[in-house]
Amino acid sequence: MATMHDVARLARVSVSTVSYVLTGTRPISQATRDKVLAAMAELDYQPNAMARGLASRRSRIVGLLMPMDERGLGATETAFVTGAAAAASAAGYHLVLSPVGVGDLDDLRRLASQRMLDGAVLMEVQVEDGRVAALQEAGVPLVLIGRTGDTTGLAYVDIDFEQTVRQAVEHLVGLGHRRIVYVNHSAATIAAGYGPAVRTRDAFVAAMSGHGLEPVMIPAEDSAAGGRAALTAALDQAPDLTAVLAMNENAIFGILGELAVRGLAVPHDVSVVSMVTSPQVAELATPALTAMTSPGSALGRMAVEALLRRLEDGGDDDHQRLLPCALEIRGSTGPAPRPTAAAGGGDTVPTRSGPPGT
Amino acid sequence: MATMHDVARLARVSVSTVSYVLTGTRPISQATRDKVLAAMAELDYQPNAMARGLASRRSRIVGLLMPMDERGLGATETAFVTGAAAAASAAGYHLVLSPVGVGDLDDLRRLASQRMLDGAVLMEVQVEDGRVAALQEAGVPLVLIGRTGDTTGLAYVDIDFEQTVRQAVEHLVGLGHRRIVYVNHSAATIAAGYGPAVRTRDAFVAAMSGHGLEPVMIPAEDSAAGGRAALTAALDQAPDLTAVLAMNENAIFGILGELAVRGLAVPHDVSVVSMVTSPQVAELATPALTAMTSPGSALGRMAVEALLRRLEDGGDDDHQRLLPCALEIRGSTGPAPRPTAAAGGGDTVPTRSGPPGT
DNA sequence: ACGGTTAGTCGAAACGCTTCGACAACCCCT
DNA sequence: AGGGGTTGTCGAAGCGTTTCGACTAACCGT
Repeated sequence: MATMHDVARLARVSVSTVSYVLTGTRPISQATRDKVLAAMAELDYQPNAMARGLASRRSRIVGLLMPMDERGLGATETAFVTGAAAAASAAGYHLVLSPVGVGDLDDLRRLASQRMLDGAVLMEVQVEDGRVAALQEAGVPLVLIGRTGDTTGLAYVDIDFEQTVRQAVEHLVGLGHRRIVYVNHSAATIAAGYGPAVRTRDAFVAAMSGHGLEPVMIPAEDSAAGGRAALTAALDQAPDLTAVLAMNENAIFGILGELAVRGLAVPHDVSVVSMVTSPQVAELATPALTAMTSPGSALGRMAVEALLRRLEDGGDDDHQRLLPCALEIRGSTGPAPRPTAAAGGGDTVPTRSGPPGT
Repeated sequence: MATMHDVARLARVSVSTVSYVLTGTRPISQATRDKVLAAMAELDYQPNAMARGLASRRSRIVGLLMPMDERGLGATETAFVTGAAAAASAAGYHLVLSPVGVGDLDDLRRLASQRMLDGAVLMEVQVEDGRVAALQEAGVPLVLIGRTGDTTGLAYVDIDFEQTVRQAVEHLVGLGHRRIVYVNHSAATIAAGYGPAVRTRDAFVAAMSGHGLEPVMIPAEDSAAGGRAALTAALDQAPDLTAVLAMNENAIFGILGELAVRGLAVPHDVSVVSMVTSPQVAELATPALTAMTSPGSALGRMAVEALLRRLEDGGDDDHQRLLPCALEIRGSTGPAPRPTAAAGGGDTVPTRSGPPGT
């Protein structure tokens, strides 16, 4: 493994000159630069990351901290990662993904104090997230994907849930739906203050009220069974529902299954919109789901770019940016089954059309 | 940020003594050790990772290299990651996930030559995988999850596809199924030599032949549409099929959708087994899928443990280990619809029972 | 013709740790 | 009593960079 000394010797210059060629911190004549670059090429020189990090006190590593639960990473999260990795790599940084859960704060603290990370991007931020404080105490610059409750002085990028929900509701209302049920994450998740769950809830209430409609909301466990239960509850509470808006990517398959069991055809009897869903998942269903596609890769890129800007400029540029999901219409939404004669809502299950199936 | 010097001064010992307390490379008296530990606690000392890495020429970082395509990480891959991370963390190593695709070999080479990784675990190994050579040239010890074509001198852990397929086939045959179709990954993937696709194909042929049955195999694109097309092709080729064995986690939802469209009930008319599938995904379907659950977290743990053993002992312990998937019976398999009167296979579509729907 | 910049280069001192050689002190055999 | 091990500690020499201060030479305006 060639070192800088070897390069310097071969190029007949001093070590510091080689360093200046590499870092560009001081002017170097073209002739010298060429000699040095030639020597580096000949020796297949690669700077030693540890030595560089020690001397410069900057590792050129940024961490992407994502809690990994057993559910796995959806395509949405993966898009974050690839977007972030691309941005980091383009800037000459390494992006390391660290599966630190919200639980192992000590692990995180250790990681941070070891000066191995120049900065960090946090995924899956909770409204009360100990990781934020831990990193701030350790002096690690950070950018969130998502938001904590109090965002003052914090840099973040997040999905614009408000606009996303509004757009989804408008799509359904535009198709004539008046009785729309929102299937959120579980009650526990909402109570825990999980940002997307809380914010979409509020946004749904606002959007429905804006249309003069009553917001019906049902929580659901993150599973197919949870989805089935939620749909049952939804039909209890609003037997005349014609559309379901679901935040819960796991529950949605249960919802679809239960609809099929009850002989309700999608989208003929009930329209379904899936929120913050990747095209890949949307296509798994039959018919493919109309969904609000999350701007995953853009979010990842923006987060890393904001972080690097703050690292290089040292500026406390409080970057706060929201991106809405894009409405992608597929086969699961259609016109409301019948003109909403009485918006008050009937108390009997209306006659449904057609045979079961799909 | 306290350094070792500070600790040494406070404890009234030399710097090297502090180091020995930390690394245990030389005996230290209990009294001294206590003094040093007390000083470390008081100063909230954390060793500087860069300095340690530079001096010891070992970063205590192992990389988990996983190509991240847009499909995202399934629960199976996520289990690899969590298993690996847990094992690394238990041994005092950091696991960094690097989303290096098979494409950016130069990126990988750079990463490797920068001496930032003590070793690497490769996921999603191709039969011809340039990353293996790149890492070997850079002198980075590695362990594969999956296998290349030629595994001599390579350490790996992998799924025992042979046994997994055999067990799945036995389950179906035990239920009376004789006409079983295997839906593999796409033809292109198989042609590219993707290990799981190739190995399951061979294993399926062997298992079916072992039972005196004809192996019918259909490739499918990794999407719901691919699954639908595959089922259509399967019914063309084997109209009397009573069971589908699917390797393709994405296609399986298309298969189920198409079965429903055709009015074939699962498991009444057709049994479905999903291979190398996580419980989470299996539960998404209605009915939940009987599946061969991959030993993801165990594989990840074993891979890291093998890697660390090789790092610490320096031993060229050619760790090669296979783990089968576990059969988990859920609702998608049942007895074959009718006794296989003539195993030769009919040439007309037999009458199917019952109404459509789940 | 002369001080004042600026461009280009060098040597040496960090950076915070590990590790090697040395050495004192002690213990155990014979 | 003297040699051979251990045990426990220290000082110093790296590890491969970056970065600071210093120096030379060329160039500027006056």
